[in-house]
Amino acid sequence: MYIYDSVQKTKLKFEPIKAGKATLYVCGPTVYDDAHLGHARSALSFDLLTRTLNASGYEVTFIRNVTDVDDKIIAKMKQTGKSLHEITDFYTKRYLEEMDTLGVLRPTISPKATESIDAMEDMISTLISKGYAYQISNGDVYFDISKDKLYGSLSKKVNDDTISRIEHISEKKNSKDFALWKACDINENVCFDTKFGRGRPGWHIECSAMIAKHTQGTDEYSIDIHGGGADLLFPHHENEAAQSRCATGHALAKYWMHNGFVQVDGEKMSKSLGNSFFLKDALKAYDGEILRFYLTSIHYRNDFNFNETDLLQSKKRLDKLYRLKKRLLNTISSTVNSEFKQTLLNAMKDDLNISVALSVIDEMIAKSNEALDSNPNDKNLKKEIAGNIEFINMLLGFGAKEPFVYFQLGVNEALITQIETLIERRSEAKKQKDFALADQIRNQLNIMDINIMDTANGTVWEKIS
RNA sequence: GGUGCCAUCGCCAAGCGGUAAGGCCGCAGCCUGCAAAGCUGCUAUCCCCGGUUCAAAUCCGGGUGGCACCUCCA
Repeated sequence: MYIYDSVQKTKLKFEPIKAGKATLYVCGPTVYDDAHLGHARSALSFDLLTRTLNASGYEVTFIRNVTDVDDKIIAKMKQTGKSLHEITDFYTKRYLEEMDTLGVLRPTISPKATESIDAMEDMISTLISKGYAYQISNGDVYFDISKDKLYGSLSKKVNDDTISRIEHISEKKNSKDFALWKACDINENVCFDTKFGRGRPGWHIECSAMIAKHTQGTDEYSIDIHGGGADLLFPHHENEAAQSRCATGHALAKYWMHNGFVQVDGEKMSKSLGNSFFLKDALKAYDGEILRFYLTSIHYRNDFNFNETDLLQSKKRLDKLYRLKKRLLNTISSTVNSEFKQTLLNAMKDDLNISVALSVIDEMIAKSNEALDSNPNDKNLKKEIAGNIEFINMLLGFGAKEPFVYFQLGVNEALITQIETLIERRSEAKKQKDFALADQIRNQLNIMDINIMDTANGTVWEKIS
């Protein structure tokens, strides 16, 4: 397994800190609003990583946190009059359901910030006692970046204070010092009691604390891989790394991975621009598997330009897999072809090279179709192809549906009856050699976005696009 | 102002110093009553200019054009 490390900026051989095991921590959502396409892409990127590590024989521990206490949630409370848990429970549930729809495997552990206060308290206390953190007069606790010689080693953003837009608080020792703990304001009821006062966590501390709480680690590293969106490298991951390093005396993660951004129709999607594309809206328009296929079809580190044209183009590629599967009806799968399995897995083991992986699949599809053309009744052949498709599903998370279900997505019962009636009438016409009528009916179906194909087993149909 | 990333066929997209994968679209053929689907074949020298090398899309330098981070963000 090779992984591109976004700190060293090079591809590295993955050598786990503990033989045979892989521990992965990914920054999860702050649950104050619906998930957008960027959340989906991040989750999908690391889903592919988890599946690839699993298929490569590693025992994977995958941790993804839920940030359920935060300024944005507090803002939402004020705005809606709802309680913290009403908001966070609602969006957490929704997030998980949407990720399920995309075929994202659930994490091994998904800790919540509000349930990890004890671990944060421990870590902050340690940082204070070791002299890495200090408390100011209003009760806030800050991390002192000048005490950490390695601060900036992740993002290489140390000496730049020319246009620092970080809020300036006069009592902070350095402008880049960041809040570990925010003292309770009078009006806020989202506070927790700790040794250093009543308050709530700063943004970065939860990840470090959760990792400390849920993982064993070694003398050198806490976990193998830490992942998240490209925007998190600075300041979030830089700060996490600093806290953990100073509190534990060793590095937080051996490898850092960051997925690229999603743009919509060529424009940056962001909270401030107000053009976020919510996953729930995308899922209304497109099936979860089709979205998954599209969003994973481009390498995770590249920027992704989401648009409908490309989505429909990518769907055609998935169609081919299902057309092959359609030829295997009632076939019980046997084992995957070992050469195919190795080639496909090797592509993914090369820093998740999905493009090569998809080309391996395309080649398998073409060869299988060719073989089936000459030996349509070869049971063993069919079993092996079915096994191949099953392996694809396990590794990449698509191809699990029944092909007839897949090709009839978005067609209701009434329409199905209508389509089948038309196809019957056309078959009659064909029997009578009334090709003019048969072609007319086919045209009618085409206008309804229905494609038909005459096969040895009768006429079958597909919904187009 | 600082720090990075990217630029490959009409479109999407691999490539990681050894002579351009794959998909979509298009064209031709096989198959078909005709189609559709499937199969076969065809279609690029890699933004520009220098340099290193026996050899560069791949490395270095300089341009040009996109984008991101430095502020909540995946």
